[in-house]
Amino acid sequence: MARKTGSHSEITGPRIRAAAAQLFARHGYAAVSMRQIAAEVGVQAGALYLYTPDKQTLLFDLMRSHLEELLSAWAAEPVSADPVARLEEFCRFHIRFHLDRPDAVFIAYMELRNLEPENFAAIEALRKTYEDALETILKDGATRKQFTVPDTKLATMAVIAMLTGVNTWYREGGRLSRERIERIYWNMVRRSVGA
Amino acid sequence: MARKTGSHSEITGPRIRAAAAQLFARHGYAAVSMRQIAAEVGVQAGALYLYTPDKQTLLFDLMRSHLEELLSAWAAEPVSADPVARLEEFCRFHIRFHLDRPDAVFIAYMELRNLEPENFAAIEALRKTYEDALETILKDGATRKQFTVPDTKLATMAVIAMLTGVNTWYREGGRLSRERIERIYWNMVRRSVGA
DNA sequence: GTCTATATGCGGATAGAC
DNA sequence: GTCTATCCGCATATAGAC
Repeated sequence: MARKTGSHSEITGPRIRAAAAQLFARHGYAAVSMRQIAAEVGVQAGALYLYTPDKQTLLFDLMRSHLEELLSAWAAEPVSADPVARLEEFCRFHIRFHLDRPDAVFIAYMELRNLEPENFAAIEALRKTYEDALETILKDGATRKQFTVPDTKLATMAVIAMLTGVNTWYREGGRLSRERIERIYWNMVRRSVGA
Repeated sequence: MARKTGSHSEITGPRIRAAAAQLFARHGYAAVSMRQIAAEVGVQAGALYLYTPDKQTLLFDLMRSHLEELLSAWAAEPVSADPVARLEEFCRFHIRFHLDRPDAVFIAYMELRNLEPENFAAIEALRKTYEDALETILKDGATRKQFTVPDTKLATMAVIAMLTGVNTWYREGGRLSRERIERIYWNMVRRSVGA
């Protein structure tokens, strides 16, 4: 298919998103300029506006697609009926998914302040949907007397904070394999909810 | 003691730090201008430079004093010999101290990226000192067979992440009292390390 | 689809008056 | 100790050539 010289719409869009994700994660949204993103991609700043209406939308789209991917990946996981097995699936899935996308996780977590109110509400709704997935597991286990959790909401927040915390210290090729990390964290979570 | 009109050095310094802390926590260091901080205090932007050499030092001083206060407050806590009691002290202290200073905690956590390398190293050293305090407790308990922790470093990071996570959802006057929150979290931590 | 050029405004920081 | 005025650079975003 014939195409004019210098025409790369199918590839430039994703490259802009990738460059923005990397730079936002490394230096923070507010500290990164459109010029820096453009330089990383190898185009001029003005060209970015063919792919995003503004910088804010670029951030929002990164966060939204990350959370939507998170939700659909979790929906695609196998489903155990037993709450203990289900909780193990959640823990291992969460660690695995988050370690694979450190930049996106960092942004979705640190840049909430820089979202305009409407965008913030949309992102928070997606995050809440994910938290609800865990809370449902904990409630189910509590009902069946397999977990001991005096407050499922608190336990949900505690478990997610613990698991997401892996991203703050994990380094590729470090002392521990992912499988070992998953196992250790799963054991801590399991005991913390009294399973 | 006589003093010239418009001279308020003893009060303006702390007010600048307070305004900066609030604004940095709310909008992020990079998104806040010196003019905004000055406006919040009620002075002109140039006057800030009587109290700080530059914006970076203002951020660094906020983070350093927060962590130094954290370390000295922990050093001033009573010391139990039993690792289980000691761990409970740590958990309750951590939650209490952090809930009392949400802005400082947020900044110390989110603005690491915006520190120049030298400043970053200094802050990381302080943070590591605090983490070591917890790790020492866990090692001690593991040695005495009171805890079951396959990896004390991992357990340290997991516990701190879980406890610090309280700051992300706690709101003054919310559903649960601090005492209840402390108790629930302490119980989760206790079980997570097999005590 | 990308570039160059530019409009317009805000950023950190400093000089010198009071 | 604070203010006003200003230097100078970089920010986002747009217009129009190629």
